Formats: sequence, C-alpha cells, structure tokens
Amino acid sequence: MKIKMAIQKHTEKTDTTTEEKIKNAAKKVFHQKGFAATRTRDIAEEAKINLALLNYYFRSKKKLFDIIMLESLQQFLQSMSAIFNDTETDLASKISSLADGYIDLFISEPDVPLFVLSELRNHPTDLISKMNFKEFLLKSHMMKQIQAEIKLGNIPNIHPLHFIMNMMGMIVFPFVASPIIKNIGNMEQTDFDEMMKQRKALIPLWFKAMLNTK
Amino acid sequence: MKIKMAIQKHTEKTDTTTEEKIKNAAKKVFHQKGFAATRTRDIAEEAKINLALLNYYFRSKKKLFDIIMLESLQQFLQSMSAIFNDTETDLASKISSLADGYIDLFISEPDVPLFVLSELRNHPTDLISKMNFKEFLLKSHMMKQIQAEIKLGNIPNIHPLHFIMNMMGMIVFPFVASPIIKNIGNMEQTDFDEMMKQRKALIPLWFKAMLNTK
DNA sequence: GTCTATATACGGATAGAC
DNA sequence: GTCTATCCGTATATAGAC
Repeated sequence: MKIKMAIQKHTEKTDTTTEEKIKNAAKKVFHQKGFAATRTRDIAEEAKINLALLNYYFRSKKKLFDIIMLESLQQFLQSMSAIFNDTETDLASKISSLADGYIDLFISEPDVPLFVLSELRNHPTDLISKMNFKEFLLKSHMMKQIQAEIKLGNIPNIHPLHFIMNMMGMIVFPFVASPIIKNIGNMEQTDFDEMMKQRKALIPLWFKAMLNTK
Repeated sequence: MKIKMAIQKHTEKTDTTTEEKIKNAAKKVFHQKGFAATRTRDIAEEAKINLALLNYYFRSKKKLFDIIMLESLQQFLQSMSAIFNDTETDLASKISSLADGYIDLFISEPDVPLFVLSELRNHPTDLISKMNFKEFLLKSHMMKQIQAEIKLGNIPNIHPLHFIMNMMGMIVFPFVASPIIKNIGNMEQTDFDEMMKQRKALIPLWFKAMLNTK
C-alpha cells in the first residue's frame, strides 16, 4: 500500500564517503543531546574521523546543525504531507495511516520528536515560517475534510486545531516522555516499543470516539 | 474548592535576598534555554547581580541547575499527587481537576514542560528514580480507580498507562509544540492561552469518550 | 556580602605538513 | 582529503581587595 509506506525512515546511508559518515554521526549526536550540549569532538568521535575534517566539509558546527535540522523537519513534514493530502482516503483511514507511519518512524528514531520540539523553541520564527507549516496544514485535504464534517454537524464545532493537537499528542507524547513512561511501567525498550505498536490500532478508535463527542 | 487549588504556581518570590534573586533568574533562564545553552552570565544579568555572587551562593552552575531542576520536578509531581490521591473524588472529576490545574500552571509557566522533558533525556536514570514516579503513580488512588473500572468491564482491558499517556498528551502536548501551533493557527500568545482554557472543559469530555471505547 | 581582576579549562576553528 | 599542532574566543570559577 502506498499509504502505509508514506512515512519512512530515511534509508540509512551506508557510510561510504567521509561526508556521509560525518552527517550520520552528527544526526545521531544532535538528536540525542541537542545543539548546545553537542561538541564537535563528540561528532568526530562518533563518525571515527579526524576533527578537522568536520570543518573541512561543513565549515562550522552551526552549518552542519542547520542541515540536520532542516532534514529532520522535512522528514517530519513531507511524511505528514503525503497522508494529509491524499484525496482518495477518508478521515478515519488518514488517522490510521498517520498513527501507523509516525509510530514506526519514532520507534526507529526515538529522539527525533524531542529534538525537533526543543530546538524549535530557541530558533523561533525563522525556521518555522521557512517551513511554512501553516500553508501546508491549513490547505491540506485532511483539514478540508474536518471542516466539512463540522459543517455537516457530525463533529463538534470547535477549532480544528484541537483535533490535530489531540492526534499528535496521542502519537508524539509517549515518545517525548519515554524515560518517565518506561520508569513507571517498569519497561525495557522492547516493552515500550511493543506498547507503542499497540497504540497504532487504539489511536484511531480513540480519535473516532473523540470526534463524536458532542 | 481544595481540589481546584491543588495545582498551583509557586508564589513568585519577592526577590528580597540576593540568593532568591539568583534562583528566580536561574529558573527563568534555565527554563527557557536549558542547561547547556545557558551561560552563568545570562543568569547574573537577569538577576542584576554580579557574576561572582552566583558562585559565592551556589558554588557552581551545575549545583544551581540541580536545585532548579529538582524543584521543577517536585512542583510537577506534588501537584499531581494531591489530585491522584484524593480518595473522595471519582475518575471524571480527577480528570477535570488535572486538566484545570495543569493548564493554568502551564499558561503561567509555559516553558516548564519542555524544560523538564528535554533535561530529563540527558540526566537519565538518577533523577527519575530519585523522584520515584513509579511508586507514586502505581499506588495512587486514581490508578486503583482505573483498574477497578477495567475489572468491572466499564473500560477496555488495556494497560492503564495508555490512559495516563493520552490524558497527559492532551494536556501537555500543545504547550511543548506551542511555536508550531501558534504559527499554524495564526495566533498570538493570548489567543493561544484562550484556546488552552477552552481545552479545560473539552479534555474531560474527550477522555470520557475514550474510556468508553470498546 | 559584593566587587574587580584574573586564572583555568574547554571547545570551535584553522594553519600547514603530508 | 586527511592529519597534527595550535590558536583564540568564550565561559566557568576563584583570588583577593573592599
């Protein structure tokens, strides 16, 4: 199914060239620790390359970071975009696809959500408006479907963003709070991942119930 | 109502002593930028004190941070604890109290959720287990209520953590994603806050619908 | 307790040999 | 392209006068 595949982890580069080694290492370390806490030396060590090569290929820590950040954001968005704008599926199957795709993505890259959200906090407007979340989401087919349902009276007449927030909250929150969740539930990583997979089937049910709340 | 007051912003210290000035400034800056991105100079400037005084009172940046972090976590938890362990209220009114209290708290201190979650990522086990989330939550009255409902068949038989995650997701997620939300919704801070206040009444309804999902 | 001046360490970045 | 050696700004922390 093309929908099922719409959200995908970037196929891990095979670390052939030095440039790719650095980029993959940078992605890993930045995602884990964020920009400020990351030292270029950490990246060089992770990539098993000489420190000087980092500047040779990417000029500065900041420029390297910007590349990683932009790609992470795009991964986030373009995945979403494919599903949001599929004109052939109804609301319910969009939710299923989103839950399914994002949960798989975050299981394979668990640091991405918190990374994106916390780095976005400090680089405020420039990146956000450059990515143009607004245009993308508001003009999406999914948003039109929600608004149509509201007009028909099938869905309570509140700001559609509430539904988006709830859906993303149900998908994303467990991953950003995973250290606490694992501690409370006495879970190892595999148990946690298993629980997230369970949620793929549950989220569409909850979402449907929520939509019908009058 | 005592319940309504259970979650409260720490009353802002009046910045009398130098020590309090530094602590309040540190709290503000750490919450905004996180540990790594914060410079002791930022804190000194914010507190309008001489840089050397920071070390005089708190020995090091790290020790000062640990104090702020611990207090932020405690604020988080003890607020929750009061409601979770109120034996005189049913599940529904606990949800209302939690949504009400936390949303007020986060409107007044919007940086706290992302701060706590992102700093917890790096200081992994020590703080989490020191706080003992597990004992607190698993033995809470609210957890017992959920388990009782499951046994009665009133609630689907899935791990109670799913419900906790959904509830906290609905409350917390909008705040950690607020830059994106505000951009998408074309909102200023006041509009955003207003929308969060709306959610106080909506979350209990959604939660109830979710619980009844079979 | 509060200030100025400074020691010390660390991290990003570059020069220059190979 | 890759290495070693090193420069230099910045940030934490302290010494010591007041």
